[in-house]
Amino acid sequence: MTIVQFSERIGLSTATISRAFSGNGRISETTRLYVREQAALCGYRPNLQARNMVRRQTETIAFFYDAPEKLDSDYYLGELTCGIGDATRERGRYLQTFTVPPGAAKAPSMMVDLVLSRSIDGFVVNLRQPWAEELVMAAESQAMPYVFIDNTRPGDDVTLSLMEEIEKASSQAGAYLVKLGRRRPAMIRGIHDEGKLAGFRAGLGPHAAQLAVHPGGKTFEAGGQAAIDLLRDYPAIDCLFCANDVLAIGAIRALLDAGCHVPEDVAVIGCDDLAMARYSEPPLTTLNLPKYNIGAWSVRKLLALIDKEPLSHYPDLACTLVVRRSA
Amino acid sequence: MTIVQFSERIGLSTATISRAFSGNGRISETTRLYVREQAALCGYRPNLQARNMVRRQTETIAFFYDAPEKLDSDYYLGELTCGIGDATRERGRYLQTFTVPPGAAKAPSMMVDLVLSRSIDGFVVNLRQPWAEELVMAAESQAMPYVFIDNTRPGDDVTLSLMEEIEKASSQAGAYLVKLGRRRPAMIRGIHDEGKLAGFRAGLGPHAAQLAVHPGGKTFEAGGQAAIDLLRDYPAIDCLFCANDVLAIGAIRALLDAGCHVPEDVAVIGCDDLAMARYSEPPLTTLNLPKYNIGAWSVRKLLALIDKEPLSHYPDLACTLVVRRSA
DNA sequence: TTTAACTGCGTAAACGATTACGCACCAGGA
DNA sequence: TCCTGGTGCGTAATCGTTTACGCAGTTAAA
Repeated sequence: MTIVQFSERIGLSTATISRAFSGNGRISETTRLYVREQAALCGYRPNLQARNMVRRQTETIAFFYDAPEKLDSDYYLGELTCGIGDATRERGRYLQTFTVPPGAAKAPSMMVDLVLSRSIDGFVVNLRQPWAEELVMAAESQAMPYVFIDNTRPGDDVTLSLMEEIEKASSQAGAYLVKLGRRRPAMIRGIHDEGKLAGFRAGLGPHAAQLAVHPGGKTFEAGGQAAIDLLRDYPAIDCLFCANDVLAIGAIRALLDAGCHVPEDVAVIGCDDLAMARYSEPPLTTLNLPKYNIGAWSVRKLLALIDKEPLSHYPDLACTLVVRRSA
Repeated sequence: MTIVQFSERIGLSTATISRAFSGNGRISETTRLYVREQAALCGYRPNLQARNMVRRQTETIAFFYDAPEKLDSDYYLGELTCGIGDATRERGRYLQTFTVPPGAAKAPSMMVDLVLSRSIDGFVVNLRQPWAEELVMAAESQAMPYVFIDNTRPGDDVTLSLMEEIEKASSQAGAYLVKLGRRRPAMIRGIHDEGKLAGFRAGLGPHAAQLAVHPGGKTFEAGGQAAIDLLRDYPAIDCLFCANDVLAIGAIRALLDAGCHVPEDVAVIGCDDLAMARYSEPPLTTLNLPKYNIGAWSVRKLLALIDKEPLSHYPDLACTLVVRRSA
């Protein structure tokens, strides 16, 4: 049933019907109610495609992110996408999700088409990576808003950042380990984790000089391997800060297998506070990141840009150290 | 730049340009190449909205699922959505995702609008739940294809089912425990897990008579609570089959806390084979479910329906028992 | 040479909504 | 009575494509 058919059926013009649904233009309350009632009866609904086309907006936003390299390793994303999905739905928008294949240097052209043809009103990108620059150019050319979730640079108009928060929390982690009497610190880094490193160093204070840093990743295996390497190169380490929980749990396993007690011989602190952190053995002391809120606020920030309104509240993104048994 | 502007600029009709991009209609190879080259030069791209509107299709599919009740408990979904995202991208389609709030009885009206206004070409639903029936009706009214991922009913045109596979694997789990000499079996059920129960019973053979069944859910907490209840009501149990890994890991923790050794006192088998199953303590013996493939095949099945083509291969969805240390 | 079939392209009518503009009507003040 | 301003609604143009149809030109067979 199109608007023309429906208009003929109830004897009103298409303009009136359109007005009854869109809320724009002048229409009497009685007619509006009548139209909506009849529409419910006849089963008429405005076609979103047609509406989008003339309005030049789609009520749809997109979320772009790297597909996890190892299938089931990126638990972080689960909670993040929950926040994104909920916030989007709550505000009455639709959500497209699009992943770029692991290791891709350029954004898939479908992604670019999406913004170039204005099939979305804006987008959120998980980390500011090389492939995203192409999207930024496309977005600028269309005057399309976008926001990045990123922890390595300070927050601004287009980036929702936890840099400060993470740095602060990482510093707490360092200070906590020092307070515990640990003097030989090590760290397994992730990819975008300059802030964690800097904060951790700061928290360690003078003991930062002893810090052994090893590159990691996002998989249990990477964590395990890094722990083994560290143990070999720096046998004296007595505590370990990992850039994420998956890394930490992988490391703990490797440590235990190597006959190293956790936390007696080496205390381990993770970052993220995934649900499984409570159920690792020993339960993981870690930095709680507000993953759900990060997702939710990123879309709120985007929608504020789209609707040209200010953010109603300031994002609540505090990160805290939660102490369990691994440190 | 619209098709009209572009057509004037290069001195050809809009029809020709359209044909150069769509591949439909008669056009000489030379002109086609010329048009595309000029388009690249001028930066012209067909507007997807307008194209969708007249074509009555959107190259977009949707994935509908329950948002996890406890935020970070539903790890299963991560890998599933990876499979869905990859398969969608590989076939050149766009993906909308939409969650229904936990516990909702009816589908959000935005969801229904999406299918009623044909903003998508088809959709995949994660489990056949009450709220999905409304979508089915809407889809039927639009002759829109859809597929359910569901383990409780046999596979058919619209449902990708693991029922048989899961039943078989669950039966292996039962048989394996019996072979281990366990005689007092217990099970923590999930929500949609009739098949697991039936299969497990079958595998237990005569010992199924002793089976104690307790309802669970999808959270660590639910698993822990169920284990405590079981231990109280049936102190003699010596093995435990859990409907998913999260439940199992929660149960193991509770068992250990209650002074019960795993697997010596009670052997535990999970289901899903999440990455963390390898890193629980003890590492979890579990049923490996091809989560990624389930996702990928559900969209392949949907696209086959949309494109009215047969499935190229038969889905590979075998479930296997992977033995680690918890049983 | 005539005819038929085919090829390549253009004209114009869709697709299903929104909205600028204009018209008719009514109320209130001069 | 006339004018002004506001209200409610309809007409028709518009958004950016696709595609049915038609026309001119070419080729091949009769």
